Amino acid sequence: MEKCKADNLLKITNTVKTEARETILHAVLDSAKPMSANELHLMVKDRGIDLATVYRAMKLFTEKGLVRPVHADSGLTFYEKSCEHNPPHAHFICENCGGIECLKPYGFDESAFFIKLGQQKDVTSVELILKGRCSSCAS
Amino acid sequence: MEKCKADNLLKITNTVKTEARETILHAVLDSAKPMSANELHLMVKDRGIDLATVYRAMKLFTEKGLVRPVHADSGLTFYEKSCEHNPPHAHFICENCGGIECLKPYGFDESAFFIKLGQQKDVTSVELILKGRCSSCAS
DNA sequence: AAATCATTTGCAAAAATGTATCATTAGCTC
DNA sequence: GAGCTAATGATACATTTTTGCAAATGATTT
Repeated sequence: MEKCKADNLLKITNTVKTEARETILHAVLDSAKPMSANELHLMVKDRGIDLATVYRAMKLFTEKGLVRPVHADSGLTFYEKSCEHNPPHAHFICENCGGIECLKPYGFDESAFFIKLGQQKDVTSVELILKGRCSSCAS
Repeated sequence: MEKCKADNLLKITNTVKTEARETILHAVLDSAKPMSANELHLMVKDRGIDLATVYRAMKLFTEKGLVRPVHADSGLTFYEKSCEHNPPHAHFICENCGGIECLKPYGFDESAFFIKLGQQKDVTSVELILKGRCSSCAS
């Protein structure tokens, strides 16, 4: 648990620690659902952090394996924490409001499925996205 | 087979038939791999068809179920024909060149998998995208 | 066929998202 | 703390997609 603190993650991934990166990573770690660059920016701009810095941090964190990008239909990219407590999984994106949710395994062994696909030669990542209408928009 | 002609598809989906739509749909049907709006435009612009019209056609055809959009990391959207001869399947996108390939089933029953996911309540479509390095870029 | 009327199209401008540039600042090493 | 490298904010830019609008097209009625 302690290992998943922003401070520590930057250290163990050999990433130069700056105030902006620590703040941004903290925002990602705290969020229960994937966040867009814009949403993250809203959470940190009161500390003088620019949107460009958020994008740069997402790019860096993705390379370091600290976050995973999730690409929505809309062209928007969401980012979620990537760690032992948050392994790859499917996502649900609402066609109506654009909202994103993480899906829990359902029926079959999803985790094994992701691992199996990922083990194919030349495959570096797998994205499984379901679309439809979220519970809020359905009513 | 005859049923998959552009002319017929527009008729059976109750879509107003225009020269532009017929030309664009033809281009999609003829292509073996998913095409971007830009790629499609390159194929039809010598007939005076605008890029905006390609986008409008893709939106319409998607609603009518004639094409399926595939969303790449890059933010680019590709479109492929959607019919009985081309059911949902996984895609591979090269991180290096951005090229896209359709994947054939491998090992497990992919088709059943897509159907199962799609049958969940409120799910209208499923996208499975694998990323890595294509054979051309690997060498 | 000609007239009518909604739909579609081309064109151009604008959104939306993400990237590059560059002067300035912050973080690290000595 | 001086000095160097890397990161940041601000801005401009690039790319993909959408929108507004006048003109053209397609369907329908006469």
